[in-house]
Amino acid sequence: MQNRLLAALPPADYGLVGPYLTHIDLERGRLLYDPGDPIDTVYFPHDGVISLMTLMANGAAIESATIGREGALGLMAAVSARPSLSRAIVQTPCRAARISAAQLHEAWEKSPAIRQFIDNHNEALFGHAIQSVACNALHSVEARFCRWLLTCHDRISTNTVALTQEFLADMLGVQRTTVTAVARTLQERGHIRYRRGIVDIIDRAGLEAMSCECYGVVRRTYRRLLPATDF
Amino acid sequence: MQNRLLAALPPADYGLVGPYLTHIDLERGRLLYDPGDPIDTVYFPHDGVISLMTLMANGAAIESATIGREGALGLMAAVSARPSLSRAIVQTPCRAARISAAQLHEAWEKSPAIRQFIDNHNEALFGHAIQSVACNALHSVEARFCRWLLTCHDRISTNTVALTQEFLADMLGVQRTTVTAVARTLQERGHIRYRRGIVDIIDRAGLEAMSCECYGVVRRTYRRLLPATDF
DNA sequence: GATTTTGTGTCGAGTTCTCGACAGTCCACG
DNA sequence: CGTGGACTGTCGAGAACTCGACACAAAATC
Repeated sequence: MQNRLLAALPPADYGLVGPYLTHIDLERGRLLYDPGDPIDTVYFPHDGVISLMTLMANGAAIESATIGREGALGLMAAVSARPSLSRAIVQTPCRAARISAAQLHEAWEKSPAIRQFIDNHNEALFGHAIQSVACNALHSVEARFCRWLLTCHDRISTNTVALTQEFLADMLGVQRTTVTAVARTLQERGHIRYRRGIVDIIDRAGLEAMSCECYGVVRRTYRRLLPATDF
Repeated sequence: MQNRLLAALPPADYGLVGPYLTHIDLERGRLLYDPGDPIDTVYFPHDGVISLMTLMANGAAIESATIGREGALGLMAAVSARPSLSRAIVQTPCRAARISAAQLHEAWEKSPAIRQFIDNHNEALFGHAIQSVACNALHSVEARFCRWLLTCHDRISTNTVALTQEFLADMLGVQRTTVTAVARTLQERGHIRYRRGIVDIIDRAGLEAMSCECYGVVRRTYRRLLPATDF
């Protein structure tokens, strides 16, 4: 069990959800939710990254939060049924456990420990979002690019991220040409290496130095609220 | 009782909180919470606007969500005690009801209706935040300025907002000179009139036309999740 | 192996916003 | 009533990013 939320559950509480969990492999690009879709399934990633994206009328979709093994997708629906507010899309291939929202809701009713971690997770996700509000208003594309890479790197087990610049441009809400320019300077400085659809993270410390404070702020929020977080 | 959340409570549920509510007048600029402060009091505004602001290390503080009579400040703390993630500051003079977080937590334990509206409110606030993430990344200062005025106007009873351009520049995370330029074009077009520390809203429809879709998206989210919302 | 599709490199004009500076103006307070 | 402090107007250089265009290269498909 690598999902940190599930791993941290006391055995008695885990017993309320464990029997209903099924495992699934999620391929890159898979669409899990769109705005308005009923949240009927909750996903607990073991590795990999799922992105929450806010959709605009013109089709632009930009990332508002990130979910990995420290959390889960759709947890709000464990409290009460509701439609999704955002698009959820698989960023890097994911192994995950899933459970129906209805089943998880039953466990939520029975277990204070489960209520507690769901509440804490929602708070952490909110913290992530409000930090991104400020970040997008104040910080350069370069700093946000670095922040994004680090956030992703924390949640995967390799130093290689498979994504195109075009896709990353969408996530950050900027032009593709801007991403190309930033990627090149990062490569020239030896922090990353990239080729068609692949980014290798070479120098994490370098990226941290160039990223904005938001990376650290969000990480500390997760650590405080979800102590099992292992990054 | 003008706060929409409180007004919509069935009498039996209101009975759990009503006796513990005290009324307070909040003056403009009053600081209610800073990041890390324990949330010991929950505020239910009857009118006026309270802003949630994300603080950065360099002192910049930019708005991540807005609270008025449709909602409440500190509601997350009714579920379980926690520190504030953001700064909460009184934007326009407010009359409000307040209750201790501990007392509200007791009502939360007893009343499903209260749990429900708190949950819905937290979801709406999250929706507000993720929309702002996208808005700050994608939309012009002009559109965000209009969105901000409309959001504020919904929550006050007059057409006059007391705020300086300097302050608004902080809220939007831009330079004061940029705000001055935008304010002037809006005034030239006859949508607002302003003078030292005062903005009069003259033509709401004009502002709506110049604002981004985010205004409407957030408003619809509130209406859907908190049916008593009256704007 | 040839062809199509998809991703990247680059260029340049144009816009938006920053950042610092300074002058002018209103208001509160002594 | 006068002064100091806070708010607004304006300017200009420069940085960051947009937007469209096109050439090239790698991968996928046939």
